[in-house]
Amino acid sequence: MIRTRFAPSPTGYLHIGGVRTALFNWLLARQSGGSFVLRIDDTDAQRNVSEALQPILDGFRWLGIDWDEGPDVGGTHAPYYQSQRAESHVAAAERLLASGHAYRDYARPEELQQLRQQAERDKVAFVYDRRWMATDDEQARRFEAEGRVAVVRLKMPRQGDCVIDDLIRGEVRVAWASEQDHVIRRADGTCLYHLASVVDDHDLEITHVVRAEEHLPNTPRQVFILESLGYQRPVYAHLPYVAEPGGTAKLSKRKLKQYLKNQDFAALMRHGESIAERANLEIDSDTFNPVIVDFYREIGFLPEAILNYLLLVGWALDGERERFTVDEMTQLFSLDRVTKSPASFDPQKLLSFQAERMAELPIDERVKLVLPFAEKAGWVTSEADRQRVRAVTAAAGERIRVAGDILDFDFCFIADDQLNYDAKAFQKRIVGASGAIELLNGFAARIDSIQPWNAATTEASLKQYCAEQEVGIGQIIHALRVAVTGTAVGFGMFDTLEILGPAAVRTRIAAAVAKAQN
RNA sequence: GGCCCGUUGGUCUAGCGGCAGGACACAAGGUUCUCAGCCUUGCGGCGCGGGUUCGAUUCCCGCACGGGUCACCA
Repeated sequence: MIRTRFAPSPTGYLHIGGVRTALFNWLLARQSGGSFVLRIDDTDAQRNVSEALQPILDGFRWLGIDWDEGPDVGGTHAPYYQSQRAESHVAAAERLLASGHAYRDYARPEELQQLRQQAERDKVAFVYDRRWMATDDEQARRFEAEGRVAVVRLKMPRQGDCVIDDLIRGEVRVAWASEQDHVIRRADGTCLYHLASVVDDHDLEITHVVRAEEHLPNTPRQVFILESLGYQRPVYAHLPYVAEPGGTAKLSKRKLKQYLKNQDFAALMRHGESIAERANLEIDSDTFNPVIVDFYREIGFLPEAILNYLLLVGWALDGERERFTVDEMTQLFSLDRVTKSPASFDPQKLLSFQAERMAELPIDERVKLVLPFAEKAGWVTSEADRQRVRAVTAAAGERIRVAGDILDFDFCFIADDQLNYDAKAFQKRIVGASGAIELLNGFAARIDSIQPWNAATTEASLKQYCAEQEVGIGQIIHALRVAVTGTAVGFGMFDTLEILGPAAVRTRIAAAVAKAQN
């Protein structure tokens, strides 16, 4: 029975790289009928754990990554907050002390600091000579009489190698001598991550530790702890990290500014900001960026698109197939096809997955996704408005890549006198196009005769008008588009006319003609 | 700096000793009332040096480069 876990610290946001790691863990559990556990690594005494945790849980829920055990859902191995398991950590530290795998160390921080600096000056690797190690109670009392307080340190081996069998990297061999006597328990009695992590993984019966490769250098000390405690080793798999756009360094939330120099990343960011602005979203400037999952939810991405994209960051089935539903990825994922090298985050490819998924959604689904954005923009106050949103969504088709893109079609919703004209297009298609104004007026004169008013009838009427005037349809259609939408680009002209209705079309043509003659 | 990991077009990747393939992006053409889309075509890659071999992107060694990590953080 496979049991995997994802163990976030409550930081207030869900990082895209973390999602990838969680996804792989989740897939592994789901495909084998095992369990996926969410454990909260909050040993670093945070103040608002629940507040900082909420965005993470919300993010996973939105993505559809559910957990069998963990916060909110509980489980047979509760509690799932590392801070609430402190007793177990302390007991483990005591056992390590008793078995001689750890020792009480009375060094003062500044003394250690000095030794480290000395080693650096001498250009030798720092190895603590354990000079403040208490070998017995009496010595401990002597140190304590000097006002010293003890931390608990691992008494690491200084001979031989630690061999880690990694499912992704193969055999990794590290000399024990290159390891430090890591502190596992602070002077205040609380325990540190490495101890806590190993003990919790054991207590939660985690079978597969699948995590980012930055943890690989931590593994020997964890192996030492768990073997000293007599635990069985989990299977290890260290994933390559998700790298920054166009680079090879680890993707980090802190380097947003730097990523904005990357064109594709900047384009995604602008895309998001423009949606947020037009939908009057209350965004948290701290988490509204493409490194954080919230960003995608806010602007209307589909969870499946994100999961599919992330699946392919560091994993490939055969190098050909790239599209997977969640069920398919659950069935087909395997750790032995995980890549060894870091993969850089590619905003364009993510968007292309998103666009594809969005395009194949039934219209009802798309309307459901798009509607909240139209509502936030203040466009929807009646059933007629809702129908119009639907009509625009259908007409826009694949132009709506993320749900928030509905906002591109504001010309269908705003009052006629609020229309903004693209100056360049207006100049080129109306002012500067000979005969454009006459043609617009001529078509406007026929509006009343078009009944019923829809895409087919407006098209027939306009074509007939063009034939009578002996002009190509292109002669009028560009001018008409600018006149009624304000821009030179958009979806089909006749869909546009149908949606706007005869009154708006007449008013807008008149306004454009007046403006052009001014 | 020590230790560890990695290196196939701009990006994600396939490749398990025999003509380096796919996807995104990019470019050109076609289609449409514009845009998007779609179709066709194109551009572009095995970090370097040795070795083994008839033959190396593939196996071995070295180097270079990139990255991760070295806390009383997680």
